[in-house]
Amino acid sequence: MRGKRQHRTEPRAATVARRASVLRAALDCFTHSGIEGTTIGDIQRAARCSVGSLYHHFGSKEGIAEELFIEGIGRFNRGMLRRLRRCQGAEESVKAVVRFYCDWSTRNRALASYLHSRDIDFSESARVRLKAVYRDYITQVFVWFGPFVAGGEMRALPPDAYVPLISGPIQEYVRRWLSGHYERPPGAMKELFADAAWKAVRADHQSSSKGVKT
Amino acid sequence: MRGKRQHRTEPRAATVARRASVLRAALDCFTHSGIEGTTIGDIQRAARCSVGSLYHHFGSKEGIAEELFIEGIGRFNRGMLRRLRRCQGAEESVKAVVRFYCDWSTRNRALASYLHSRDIDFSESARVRLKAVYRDYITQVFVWFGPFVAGGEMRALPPDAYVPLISGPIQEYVRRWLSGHYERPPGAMKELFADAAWKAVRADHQSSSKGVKT
DNA sequence: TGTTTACTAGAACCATATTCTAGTAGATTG
DNA sequence: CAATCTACTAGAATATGGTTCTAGTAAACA
Repeated sequence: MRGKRQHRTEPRAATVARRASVLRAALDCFTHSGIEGTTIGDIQRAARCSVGSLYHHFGSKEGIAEELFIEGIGRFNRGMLRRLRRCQGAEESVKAVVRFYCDWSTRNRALASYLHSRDIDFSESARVRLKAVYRDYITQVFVWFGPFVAGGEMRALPPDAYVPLISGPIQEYVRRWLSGHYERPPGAMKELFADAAWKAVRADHQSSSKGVKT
Repeated sequence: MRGKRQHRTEPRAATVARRASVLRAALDCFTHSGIEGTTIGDIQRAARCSVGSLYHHFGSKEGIAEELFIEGIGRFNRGMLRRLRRCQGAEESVKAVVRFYCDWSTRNRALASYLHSRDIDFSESARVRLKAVYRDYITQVFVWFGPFVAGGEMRALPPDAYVPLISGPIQEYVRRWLSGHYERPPGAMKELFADAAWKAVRADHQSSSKGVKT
């Protein structure tokens, strides 16, 4: 009775559950043995489903990996935007980006690690989807930050410079922490990187105009 | 009966040539079709050698990937240290790190792309080797920068903070450029990121020492 | 009720990573 | 020099595991 529109029909409850359970299982396996290291059989066993089911839903092993990746990015992006929209001024917003990155990666360690592990090596179609997801996200982010730049609170820079300047350092720290090079959890460095981020993009007017915030 | 040096013998010229040609071929293939996408046959054909030869030298496909990765990192590290040692003061050194990262990645685009693509997903032994390589490198780097911190030209920070602060942004920019998200080649942003890096780690000797804000 | 279709199952299939056996050629030794 | 040793090469044989195929089941719908 719901959308009887042409082919467009809601997926069954069982379907979304199965897809989710496969992705969960896949993440476990990938985390444990890497993508190449896990076999379809491993995922099958962990998700308690058949080969046919896997291929029906995802088409291939790479399809599973891509879906997991894209969905993970989506989750991260939505969380970031939610957090951002609760912020007040430019400084708070910039610092929130760093803090959220840090918190999210710590809370979703396995997924964060997976998202860091690759970016390349996907099919063309996945590449395209990913790019679209990123473009949507970055557009929203720029809508949020635009006024701060226009209002002179933040430096005016080439658009592509902001993300690297603000989240480059925390991202690099988290990456190294996740792959075991650094001991200290990123939470310990959060404020340091948040301050650095703000320092990198704030407009510096030598004639100090206080810096009052609400 | 024993050789002059037990097992330690110089590899033949033909051997090093063969290894090099395999790695070159593998990089081509990986760049073109990704690691999973290239078969042993592809590499074999590109390097004009037999399966046996491949397995004799590298043990497995993953062995080839690891070797390429580790050797690539080594090349980068040696280049960076060479560049660093031609610098004079703290500011020049910090900026040189950013500039070298940018230049090297642009000059060795395929290899840089490969080095960005993964870090995880290797065998335990490769992980260990990689860590050792990194530790040696970072030790040298700290030997170089130590005096600048001691001399008060650079901020004193937790050791693990320097790399992310200095090279995080350029690295992130290059990564996105390599995977096609950004159009402008990193050279265009080099000085911007170099300045930012210096701003992030220089000791600020102004009156900002009295907490300006909350 | 019957029909349709989203989904599941697992055996069969096949591409390909890896192993195995049999070498060759350049160095080393007597 | 001959004998031998060892690093290296070759390609057929094997094993693993990703993918396809056929035959279903059960929920939605008429």
